Amino acid sequence: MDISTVTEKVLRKFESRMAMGADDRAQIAALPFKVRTIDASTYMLREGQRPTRCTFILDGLAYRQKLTPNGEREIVSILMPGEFVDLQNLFLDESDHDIQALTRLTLAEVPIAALRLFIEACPAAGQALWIDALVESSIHREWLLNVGRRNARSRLAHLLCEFSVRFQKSTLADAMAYELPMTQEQLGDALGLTPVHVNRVLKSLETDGLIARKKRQVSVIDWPRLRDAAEFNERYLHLGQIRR
Amino acid sequence: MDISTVTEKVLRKFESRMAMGADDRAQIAALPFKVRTIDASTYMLREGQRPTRCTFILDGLAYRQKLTPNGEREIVSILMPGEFVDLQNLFLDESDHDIQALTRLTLAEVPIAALRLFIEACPAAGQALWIDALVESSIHREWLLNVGRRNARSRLAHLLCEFSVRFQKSTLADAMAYELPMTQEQLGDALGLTPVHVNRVLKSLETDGLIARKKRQVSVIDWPRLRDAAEFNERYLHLGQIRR
DNA sequence: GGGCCGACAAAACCCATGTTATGACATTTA
DNA sequence: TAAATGTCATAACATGGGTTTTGTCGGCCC
Repeated sequence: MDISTVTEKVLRKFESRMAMGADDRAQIAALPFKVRTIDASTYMLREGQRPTRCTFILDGLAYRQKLTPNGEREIVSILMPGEFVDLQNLFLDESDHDIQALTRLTLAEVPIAALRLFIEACPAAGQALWIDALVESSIHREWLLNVGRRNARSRLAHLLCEFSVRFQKSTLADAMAYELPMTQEQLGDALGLTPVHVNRVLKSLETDGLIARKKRQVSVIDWPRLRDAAEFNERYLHLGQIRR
Repeated sequence: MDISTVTEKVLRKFESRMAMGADDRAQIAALPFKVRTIDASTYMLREGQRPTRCTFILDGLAYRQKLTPNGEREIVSILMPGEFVDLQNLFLDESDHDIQALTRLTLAEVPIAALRLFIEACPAAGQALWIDALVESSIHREWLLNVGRRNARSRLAHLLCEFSVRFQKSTLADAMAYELPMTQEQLGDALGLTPVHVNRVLKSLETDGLIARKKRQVSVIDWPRLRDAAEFNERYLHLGQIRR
């Protein structure tokens, strides 16, 4: 992927949150991004580490996870193309979680120092990043509600709805039939369930005609019923959030 | 509470995250805070609303909650004195959750527009707020791990450990014996448990000698064992996080 | 081709936590 | 003072989801 494509994708990211002036655009183009590809399940960052670069996802999926001392895992975020994965590390010294590639991943990396200078010189871009950080926090809150108060069926349905909407926004893919590159174990770890139970619930959603599956391809068959089962309301994604 | 006390508390907040220059201090003193007191369980903000003011807690506790359509509640944050409660609303147009007073509350309010101008004029303060927002996100992640992957006993122990540490930081109170002004129902809603089960677990923590209770006063009797039961590691609170 | 491995599937069993109910206090309100 | 209300406590019972196990299938390596 050449550098002008990278610039364009990053620019589109910022413009989705804030109108950018000509000067802002020039500064974005001047950011020293380096493109890199990594394999699925590579660690991008580990808890306790102090990172030096900030990463933007060009292609593929990643996730944040936290581990308990005895090795249980909770996946706390899924990260999609067009997102910065470590705004945390812009201002926090030490990572409080791991970041791992879910699929093969194409990344654009920029030194943290450069990004910090950039947002100081370019407040509109700074605000765009603020918005992104706040939206991720909002997603965390919705996931807390999901894991804390919904049963397994609603939880899983909710995750599928969220993926549908976010995939659509992120890659402009067909929202009603998408490749879900997560194992049932990973789904369980994102939902606070065991893989065995994820299997049961997936099957039940399928026999009830809400979704269809072929390998890991998930298709939404009956969006209204899936949305109802999930109690899904996309407000928490703040999709229309753009400042002028 | 007079205005110089307010300024001092707000200043202390910022200085806990970033060194402030003389100019920064002057600008903080010039912020048009208005002090207000509200009763316990008053709503400060409701989901879907568009707020116009930003609120700083001078005294008392508040919480963020989300509701499912059929009325189940998850408490997703506890807010303590010395914290800004709605950084979200600095850059997001529409609230994705409710904020409610847990106790009687003394607040200092400032118009959002004023705060936005302030952080533009005063980047050090802006960074301090960034740090706060990122730390709250980190707490959300730890709560996700807690609710998703720990059993009821660890979960509750974890919450008690977190309160102990945060109370200590926020009000300089004795961390080992604090007033916990939450009902068992509220505790359950923060942990994804029913009040009946919270009662069972509290009792068991007490009979095992980890904590003592007198009314809602909680005392930590055996911090090492409570911490172990909770798998508590304060890294996620980023307590030492201060930039220069 | 054969062996290995990861993911999915499904059955049997069980327990941590939910549900429902009821009583005892303490606090507030009339 | 009485009534109403909120909170805590505790018991009996129910169940959603966990645990364990065993099997199948497809992909990959030698």
